[in-house]
Amino acid sequence: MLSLKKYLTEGLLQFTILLSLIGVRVDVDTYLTSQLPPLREIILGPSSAYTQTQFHNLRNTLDGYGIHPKSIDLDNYFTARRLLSQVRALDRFQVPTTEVNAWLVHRDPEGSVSGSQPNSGLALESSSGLQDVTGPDNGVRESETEQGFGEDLEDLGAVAPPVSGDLTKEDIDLIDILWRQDIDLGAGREVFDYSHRQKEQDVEKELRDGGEQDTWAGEGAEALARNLLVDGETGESFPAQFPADISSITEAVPSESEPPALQNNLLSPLLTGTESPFDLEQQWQDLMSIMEMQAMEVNTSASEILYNAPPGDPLSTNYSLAPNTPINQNVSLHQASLGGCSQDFLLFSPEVESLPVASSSTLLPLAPSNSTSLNSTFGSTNLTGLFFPPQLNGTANDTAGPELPDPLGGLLDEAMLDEISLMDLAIEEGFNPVQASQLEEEFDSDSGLSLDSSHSPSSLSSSEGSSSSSSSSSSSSSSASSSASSSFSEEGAVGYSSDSETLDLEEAEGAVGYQPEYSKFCRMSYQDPAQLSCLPYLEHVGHNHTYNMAPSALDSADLPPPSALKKGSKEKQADFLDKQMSRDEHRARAMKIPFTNDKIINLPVEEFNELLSKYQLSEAQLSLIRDIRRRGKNKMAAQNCRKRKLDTILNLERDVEDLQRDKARLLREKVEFLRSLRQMKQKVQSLYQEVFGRLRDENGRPYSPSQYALQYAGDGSVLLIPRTMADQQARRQERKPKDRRK
DNA sequence: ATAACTTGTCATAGG
DNA sequence: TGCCTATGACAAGTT
Repeated sequence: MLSLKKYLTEGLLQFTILLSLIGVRVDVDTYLTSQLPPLREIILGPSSAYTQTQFHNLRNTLDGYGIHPKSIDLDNYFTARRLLSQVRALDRFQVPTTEVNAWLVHRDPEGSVSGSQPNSGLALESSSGLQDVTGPDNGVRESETEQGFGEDLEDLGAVAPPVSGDLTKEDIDLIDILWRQDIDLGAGREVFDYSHRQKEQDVEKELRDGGEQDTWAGEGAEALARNLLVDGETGESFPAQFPADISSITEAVPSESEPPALQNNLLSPLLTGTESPFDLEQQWQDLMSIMEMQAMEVNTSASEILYNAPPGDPLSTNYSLAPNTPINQNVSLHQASLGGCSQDFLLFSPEVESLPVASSSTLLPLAPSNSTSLNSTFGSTNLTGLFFPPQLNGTANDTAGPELPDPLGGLLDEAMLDEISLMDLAIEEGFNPVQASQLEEEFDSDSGLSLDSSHSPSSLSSSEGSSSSSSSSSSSSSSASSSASSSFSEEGAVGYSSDSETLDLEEAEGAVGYQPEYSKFCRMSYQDPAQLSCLPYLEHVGHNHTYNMAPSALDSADLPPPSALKKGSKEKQADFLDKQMSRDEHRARAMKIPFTNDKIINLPVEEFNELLSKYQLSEAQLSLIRDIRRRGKNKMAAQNCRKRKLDTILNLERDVEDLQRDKARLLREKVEFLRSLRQMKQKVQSLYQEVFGRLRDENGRPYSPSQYALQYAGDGSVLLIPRTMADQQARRQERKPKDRRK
């Protein structure tokens, strides 16, 4: 009894370890109290113990490379080591450690790894996986595995079945014993049932995949939302709230800009769109570029906060309070331009230094070295309007003073709003092609044929419908007829003797699917009567009048009796042909029409009439022949019509995909342009401030930004003019585009 | 049993 | 005018 107990205890320990390795959570606290911290870690550890990698770490440790300083209990250490060596010594119960690693390494979000992967092919991955995890970034790994705790558990469980398949009778008995002892293994008996587990596995994997994607989308959207809604000035987050002067915003940006409220809806497409696997990379790039832009804005906004911190810098504060800096994106944008000043200035400082600084006149002609480029870029514009000139000295009223419209700002505002709306589109269009491609795949896979040679996703040449259809017809006709003829020749050689061949032929026919004119060419060639001559079998059909019998008899000839199988191949062929014959062919045979339906249908009118004149045919026969011809032609016409329709749809689908690709590309380009435009604006602004700040009047005092402004002249020179003049000119320029619109 | 899909056929319009 | 083709609509068969 004692020995049995010892056996059971040790067996229990072994089995527990094994279960833990397999991935079954085992509650051994009651059995292993105060024992084996490492083992306990293996079994119950938060996460890492369930990864084979951690097991290797442990094993390495136990193998003498080092003992954890905290577990200096040698007794426990040797016990654990003994147990582990016992585990390793279990030949028939070899835990495929390589598999465990492979699961960890290959844990791809698609869940494409099946639970029944063979053991053999995974050795390489295992080593790499080990290196991976034993690398310096163990902490990250651990957190990863911690996240995927349950998944790993399940994955390990998925690996287990091959092991459990190797269970010997003793092992199974042990399992039964354990079960009878009502030991809480933390797992149902199903864990030993491979098929059951695999079913669970599949379901859970699907769930998990969906969940992971949702999580990702949620996090991404959350991050985006944070970026979007962080106030650049205060750092507050104010979801779905906008500056109070929102009406002025919409007035200031009336054209194609989206209403600010759209911002709320901005994120929803992200959530839905990312679920689709289509062109994930491209979509991801789009998303990343957009997120990158937003991150930039937030960063620059943050730097702007610092920049604005000194109260003696009314320049920027005034700037940030400009009334037509619309929604928060725009605020951050403007601020960002200020924040980047210092850096940009370094690039431009030589030029600024070289600027002649006049000091004695109110009208100061300046000739910056890059004035031409600036001029060409922005035209003859009022620089004051560009930058809402600062009101220096802190005496100026922040809100007082007429603010001039910001030509670049307007462009930028509009562009930024566009960009926001385009983000929507980018995500959205990342979704539609998914459906399209999925549809395409379905077409390809379900039909089991290459319906259209140009249909394959790889060949994107969107040829014209007619040409593509014709080319596809020719290509598929050749392939179909070749395969069919091969099967026929086979049949001729071996003889038609089994149902399997019938099935083969039917499958071949089904495989041609959308082009039955090819599959059933034995009854009717497709617009090419010459094909008939290539198929002696057809001639045989056409002229073998010994098969003429009543249609009812033909129809009733279903499965031949067993004795019939032993009859000659001719009769079997006849039966097969009867099944394959169309109604019109049956009718023709019944009416003893002396030529094939193919000839009736496909011969040109002249030859057809000639053919009719050769035979003495009754009125009924002639009528039937004309009907057959009409129906046959119409049948082909209908098939062509359907095929054409399908081609049209597919071509349209392809066109839509192409357009969506183009659209996404243009969107990316636009984002790039916006980015460079913003950088240019920053540089111009820094230049403006630098130049303006260096100007001195006749008394050597700086000019007040509230009273003076720099302005471009038409000839490329820059003038210092009183602000009132600048305002008037700005208003004039503001009216011009409105007049044009009228 | 039923829905969805395929295929053949008819009627009709237009070249 | 007759022939041919295209196509919508319908029905029967098939999946």
